[in-house]
Amino acid sequence: MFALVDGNNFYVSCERVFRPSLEGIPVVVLSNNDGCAIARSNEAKALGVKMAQPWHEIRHLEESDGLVALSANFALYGDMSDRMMSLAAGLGPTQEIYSIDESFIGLDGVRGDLKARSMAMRSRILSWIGIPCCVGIGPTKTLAKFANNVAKSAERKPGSYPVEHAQVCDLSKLERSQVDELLEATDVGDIWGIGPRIGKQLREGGIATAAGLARLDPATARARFSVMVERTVRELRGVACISLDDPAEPKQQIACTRSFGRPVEAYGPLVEAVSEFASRAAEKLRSQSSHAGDVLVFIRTSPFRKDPQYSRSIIVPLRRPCSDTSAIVDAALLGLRAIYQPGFKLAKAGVMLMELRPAAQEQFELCLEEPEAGRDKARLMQALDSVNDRWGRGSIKVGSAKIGQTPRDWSMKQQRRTPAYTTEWDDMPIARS
DNA sequence: TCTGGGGTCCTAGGACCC
DNA sequence: TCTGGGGTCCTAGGACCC
Repeated sequence: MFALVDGNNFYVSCERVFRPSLEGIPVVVLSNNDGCAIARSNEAKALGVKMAQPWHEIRHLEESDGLVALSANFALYGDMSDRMMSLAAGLGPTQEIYSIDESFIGLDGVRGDLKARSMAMRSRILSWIGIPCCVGIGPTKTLAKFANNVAKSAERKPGSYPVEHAQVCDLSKLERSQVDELLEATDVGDIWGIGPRIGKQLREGGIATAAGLARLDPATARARFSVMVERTVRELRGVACISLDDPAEPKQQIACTRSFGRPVEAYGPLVEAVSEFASRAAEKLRSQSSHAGDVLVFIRTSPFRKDPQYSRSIIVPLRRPCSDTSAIVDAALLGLRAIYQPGFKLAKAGVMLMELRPAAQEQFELCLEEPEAGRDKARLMQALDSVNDRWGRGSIKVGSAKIGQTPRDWSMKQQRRTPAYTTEWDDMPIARS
């Protein structure tokens, strides 16, 4: 049996803890550069604000309906999340933190009334931390997600589901026919794993509800869609196919990407941005004690504009897998140099680290080969991280001579460059568009 | 004018092997 | 005219999640 604990309108709820005056009024939290709404209070949802809706499309609600928009404060949300997760963990023996506001709890071996226990945990999170949350309980992760959706809807939209499921919905207590009724009342697209594409295809095929999906023959689901959909069908029928993830599992990719506040054309600001992204990514890499093998850099124009479009990415292999900021920044800038073309209004750039592996292996090899260099690098990076941890992100950065150069220098270099420039380095990056 | 920032997994098809 | 039948690995792209 699984429980899914999910903070309601999480970012908005975090803000309300520190600004209780926001209670009861429509609030949205905006993404980076205040681009679009990434969290909405119930009142904002009632106004019709959609997830990830651009701010310029909804800003008129500020005047007409008193909508309040806040810039995101991710450091705060991360901290609130940690506290919420540690309380949620008390519900059962195992926990998988699934996102900043959700965790699955394994309930195997938990005795007593699951619903009462969940209610108690819920009110503890509310009174100790100030975050309202909902709990769904079911025999599979997909059904626990579904139950959580029922719990939230029953509370927020009276009439959508029986009111006794509000806040905590425990499917383990229900007859199969009662579960079927709930599934019947649920759009197929609200099921975990069914996105817009497959949802549309299912509806075209006459399957509009979650109950319809549960009735689909698993073999047909696999043949017509994929093993993912087949797995979802089985999970809806109560057969657990997805287990709780090991919490210690390190990430397989680490990304740092941003949209720019305004279009960027010149090379200089790009160098600064990409250096920053690469440094941040390297920090994240070290925090999970991994090394990266490849660095991917991309730049692109805005697909929403009519301007000439440009989108390129490149993978630069590191000579030796590492987590060293200067090596990763250098690789990222090398890649940027290869894909940059003047004359485009770039809207976004990013750095991704790939081919991640545990750090221990390479460190050992490096220490054998170059004991001094290996130790010095590791110490330098440790110092960097601890200073930034204490004094705030970006307090110390790794310098790069290239950052100091003016855009003019760079445009001259661009002009001088011949098509054969890619042969300048031995680790030739692999380009793709 | 203004459109997020992360992640995961699966699949089809090509290259290559014997 | 007729042109094998497997297998593996890699990559790009698609679909999904919050």
